Amino acid sequence: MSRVLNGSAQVREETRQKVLAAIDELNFSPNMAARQLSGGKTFTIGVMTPFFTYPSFVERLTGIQDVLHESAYDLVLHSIRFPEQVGRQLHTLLTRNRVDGLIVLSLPFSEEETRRINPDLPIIVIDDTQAITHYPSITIDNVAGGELATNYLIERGHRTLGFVGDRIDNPFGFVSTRRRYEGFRRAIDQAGLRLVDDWVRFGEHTQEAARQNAREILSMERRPTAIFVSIDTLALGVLAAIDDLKLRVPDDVAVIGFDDIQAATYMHLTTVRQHLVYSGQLGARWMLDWLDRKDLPDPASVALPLEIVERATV
Amino acid sequence: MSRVLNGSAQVREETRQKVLAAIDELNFSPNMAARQLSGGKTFTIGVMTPFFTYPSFVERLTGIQDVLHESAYDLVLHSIRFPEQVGRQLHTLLTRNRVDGLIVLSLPFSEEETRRINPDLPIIVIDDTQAITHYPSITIDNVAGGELATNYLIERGHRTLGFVGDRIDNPFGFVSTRRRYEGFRRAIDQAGLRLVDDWVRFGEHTQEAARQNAREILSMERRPTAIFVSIDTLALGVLAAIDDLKLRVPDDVAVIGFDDIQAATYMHLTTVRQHLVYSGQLGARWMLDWLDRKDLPDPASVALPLEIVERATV
DNA sequence: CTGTTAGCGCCTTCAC
DNA sequence: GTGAAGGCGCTAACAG
Repeated sequence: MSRVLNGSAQVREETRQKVLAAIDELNFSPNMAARQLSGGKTFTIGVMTPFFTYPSFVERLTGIQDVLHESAYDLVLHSIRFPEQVGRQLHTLLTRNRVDGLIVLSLPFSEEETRRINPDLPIIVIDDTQAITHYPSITIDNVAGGELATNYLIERGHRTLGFVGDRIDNPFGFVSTRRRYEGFRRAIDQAGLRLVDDWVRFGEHTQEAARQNAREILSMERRPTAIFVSIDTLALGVLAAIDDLKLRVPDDVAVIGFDDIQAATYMHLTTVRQHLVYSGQLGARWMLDWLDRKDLPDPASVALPLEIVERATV
Repeated sequence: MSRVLNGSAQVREETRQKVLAAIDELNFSPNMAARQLSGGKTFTIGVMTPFFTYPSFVERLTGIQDVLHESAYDLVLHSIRFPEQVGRQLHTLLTRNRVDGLIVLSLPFSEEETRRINPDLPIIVIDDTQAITHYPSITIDNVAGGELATNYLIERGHRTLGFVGDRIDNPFGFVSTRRRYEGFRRAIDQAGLRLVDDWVRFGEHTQEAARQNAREILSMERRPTAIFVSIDTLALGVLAAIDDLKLRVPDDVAVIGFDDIQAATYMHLTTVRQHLVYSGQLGARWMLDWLDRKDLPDPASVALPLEIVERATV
């Protein structure tokens, strides 16, 4: 019976049919728990992600789901609402033997402790917030991305540049804005331009906060001709601010975002594309390979390419 | 050992401590698969939801996660990207004995077939798209909500009303816009107003489509003084359109949305609130009770209250 | 090829 | 109160 279900050993076609018929008749379906017990696998992959209201997490999750959906594995979701939960959740995951593998999204955690608690659990990190040395990771070079965006602005003739982002010292320890801002500064330096502090604002991770910040920047007697917004969601807020002030995009103020979320398309936002959905797909595929071949994916880490998507705001 | 872990039988404190010490020393953690096998439970709850990029699904999911997080149950996600997948996914879920209960979000499915395949699986429906008779469901009265919104507009003196929504004949079989529109028509009738077809538009479920539709409505020689948008996401697009046309909200055009998603707050959108997060929390709590008491929650179905949230767009 | 059997790790029941 | 044994349903290994 086991043999025909799992197609493994050689079974005569005749017997196979007979078994299949019986299965069908009895309306039989295998008990996963038993299969797990004897096989030592749970056919479950855990995903740990921050409270996933932001489009970037949702899109990555979508990618993961895409590929797991085609596989024998289920996706169990562990979304973290408060930073303090990370440790406990991770401990549970590591300890309970309920997942065959774990994908961590954008969340900082201690590699040492993790390995101490459970050195055998396959873990893949997507969008690391810290240097990951012991696990495969899928990243982008945020600093380079910041430079890319800024240089794009500079090449189009902009000399006075503003920056809007979310808080650098956020409780979750996200670092993308920090790094993208670093790229921004670097590009400005290299071009011999001047960094104007008044044109640089960090605020809450909401469109409204970004809108307010942009409004302040653009209401000063001297205002920049272009703004780099470190996250697309916020860029939509900046666009709204420009509208508020009856300015035109991109003639009065150019805007470039970062991430290329779905909404960026509708809003014709020029932005730096990181392939969010793809990052999730890749991570899931790596995990599947790993679980399958019992071996680490190779290469063990990768920085996904970034590219400017030219639309209508620069 | 089992006894101390589950705190069940009476164990002398002394032995208890001894066992605990051993557990700690050996770094022991129970094998869930075995526990499931012998206990006949998976401690897992499945959630089936449409491709969850829309804020409403994400918020409901958040609510579910909130309460499961505090429980012993894991949440396994089955997001459906294409309508055709519903049947197969459901069949798998019903058949594989991998979940103790299932929460279905906004997805139509056959109750008969479901009960035939697995009459014992607890299922709770949140935001039904059809009449649910055999399972507990958490709903809102979309028609009444549409009336509520429209009457609110009428009470504020508006006599010429437009409507923007997403396609009524969408592949997933979502019905909220259809029903809300029905409420809209009903309220207009009751007030003795005239329904102007040119002011009613259905389009893709994107801000951009809504923006375009609103732009067309508002560019006609005679335009309405208020628009009811059946979904907040789309309402944001309508707001953008009004901006495009250099009109003011609410003086030139008033806008009321529906759902009260997070973004509605930032955008000061007046809207009909359905408690999205709460609906998820409630569904999950019902499920937990059901699993716990082996009995259906009571009442078996509920329509959540709706209320106008007055902000700045009417 | 196919029937049989020994675990997988836990919970529960039964003796002591 | 506590040790011992049976069984949950499946897979894998072993005889036929």
